[in-house]
Amino acid sequence: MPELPEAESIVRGLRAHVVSESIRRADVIHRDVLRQPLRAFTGGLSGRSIERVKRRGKNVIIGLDSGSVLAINLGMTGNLLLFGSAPRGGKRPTHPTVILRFASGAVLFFNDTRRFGTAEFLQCDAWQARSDRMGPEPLSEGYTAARMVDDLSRSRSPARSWLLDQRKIAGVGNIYANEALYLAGVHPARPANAVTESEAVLLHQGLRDVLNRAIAAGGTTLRDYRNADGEVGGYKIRLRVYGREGAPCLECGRAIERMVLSNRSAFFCPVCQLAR
DNA sequence: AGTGTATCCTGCAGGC
DNA sequence: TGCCTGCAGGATACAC
Repeated sequence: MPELPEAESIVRGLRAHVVSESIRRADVIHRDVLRQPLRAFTGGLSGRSIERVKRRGKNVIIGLDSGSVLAINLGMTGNLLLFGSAPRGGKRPTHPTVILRFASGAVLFFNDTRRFGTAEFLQCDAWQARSDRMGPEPLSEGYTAARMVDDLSRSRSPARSWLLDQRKIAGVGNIYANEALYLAGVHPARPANAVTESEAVLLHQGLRDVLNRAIAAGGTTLRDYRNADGEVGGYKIRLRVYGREGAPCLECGRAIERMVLSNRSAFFCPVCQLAR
């Protein structure tokens, strides 16, 4: 599933092509991705034109001329695929859930195999309220190491769980959470408030580095992520711990271990990442 | 406050 | 080849 870098790559690709497009109609293939009645969704979108495309955390936000937005959470397997005209045959996305048809003839597919993603038409204040409940953007200017130190000190959650909590920090998913903890030398189960200040500085830097590098390369494709043009992510750096259980740590050679925290895998080097 | 569990879905890899 | 199990980039509700 897409995390922040993948959502950012999608946003950049879309922005170049759909701003000022007018939505002729919205077709909903699978209603279970909606969080509101069908007509509130389709009625809100039809006839609107797109003024901007933004990202907030892992969400793609399509700003409309009415001041309202189409908010898309990509879930585990969601992506947005844009075509200049209706695709036929083998080019047609395999798991369309919502299809936006533009006045120009271009077509945008919200494709989502597992349908854990969501699509929502929201008035601007409703979206704002939602956004306000999310934590800071890790790549924003204002997100300093000092802010991260302070926020970490307020929680006893394991550091990996803390990083995944969108209310604490926005856009971090399981891949980059694990990678950043490795770079900081912090064990995933370490309580957030037991992360030292110097470690938090490394975590802040490591997180921003790994996110920036992934964005620069157009995202990471593990299984099914594609950008708006249907291309795989080019993030070629070897993941250092994620998915590497049993493989040697690139620093010390010890086998990478896997543990489960809050029902999700965490990967770490038992030597390089200190539990306390 | 924080955790484990279950749930929503489909697909794929690996073991037999 | 087929069947079965476990696992997957997310998020939420629940009981404890």
